[in-house]
Amino acid sequence: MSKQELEVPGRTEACCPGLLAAPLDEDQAVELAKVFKALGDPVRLRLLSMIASRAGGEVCVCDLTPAFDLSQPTISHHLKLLRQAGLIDCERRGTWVYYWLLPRMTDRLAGILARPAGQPLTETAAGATS
Amino acid sequence: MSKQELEVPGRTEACCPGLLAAPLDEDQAVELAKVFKALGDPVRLRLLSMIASRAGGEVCVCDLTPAFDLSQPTISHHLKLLRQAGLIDCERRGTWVYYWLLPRMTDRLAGILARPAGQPLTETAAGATS
DNA sequence: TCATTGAATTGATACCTGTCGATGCAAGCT
DNA sequence: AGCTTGCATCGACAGGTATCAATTCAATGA
Repeated sequence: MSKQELEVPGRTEACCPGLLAAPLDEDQAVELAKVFKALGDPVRLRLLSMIASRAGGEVCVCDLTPAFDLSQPTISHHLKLLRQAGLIDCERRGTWVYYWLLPRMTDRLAGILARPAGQPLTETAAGATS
Repeated sequence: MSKQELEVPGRTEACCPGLLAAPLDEDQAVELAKVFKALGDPVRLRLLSMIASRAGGEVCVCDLTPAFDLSQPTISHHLKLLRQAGLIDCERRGTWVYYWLLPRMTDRLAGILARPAGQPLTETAAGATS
């Protein structure tokens, strides 16, 4: 089950001086948007957070599902989207399925959003008003 | 126009040990999801990237619109969503409207996605198999 | 005052997405 | 084998979203 036959946003290495340094081209934008879209839901954010902050590094689905007021198929659906985004992976062990974080992807996003060192934007129009 | 009468995900300071350190509570998740959702579209990612990477710190809408095969109202709509997410702000100067990045929000996201220092996840099940 | 230009808003429409109940499938147990 | 439990998939449906043409609004200029 940890084999992802679905789309994986790969190309993790080749990437990018960061969103904030140079304009993204179309393909990069499409690929990145898939990952951010996966993070664009409160349930998925909480799922990811529960998985990532887990001491042992992995969580059983049976521990995730009861934490929400949602049906089991809905949770399963959200986990699938996180998996397709390359943010988590899973494995079946006996009756249970365990999920864990793929820190490579969160690292990549953090890097993309980080400011390229000294960039003294002052949070207002950058001095062109005068 | 730089007054945002719309929802701003505020509470920028108080926040968070990061997604990966402790489970997010419902409210934090809802708030964060709005921002990530705004990033979950290729057009908006490219817009943000074009704005953020601009030398002078700001871009005229008239420079953004022709860069896409989309109508002017559509670009305007995407810019509005980025603004509501707290990622950019704008100001009208004469006939034109200029947009710039609010680095506070991207900084915050980068911090939230960053790994809390030494967390030796090995990108596979964290050693619970033995 | 009226026309022009840049940008936002409105209304309509096709598509995508989150959710559920029902079902299917895999693994363990009797 | 047959039953039970845990999780994924399917089909359906309501609400959300991206897009456009048409319109409106703001600022400038004739």
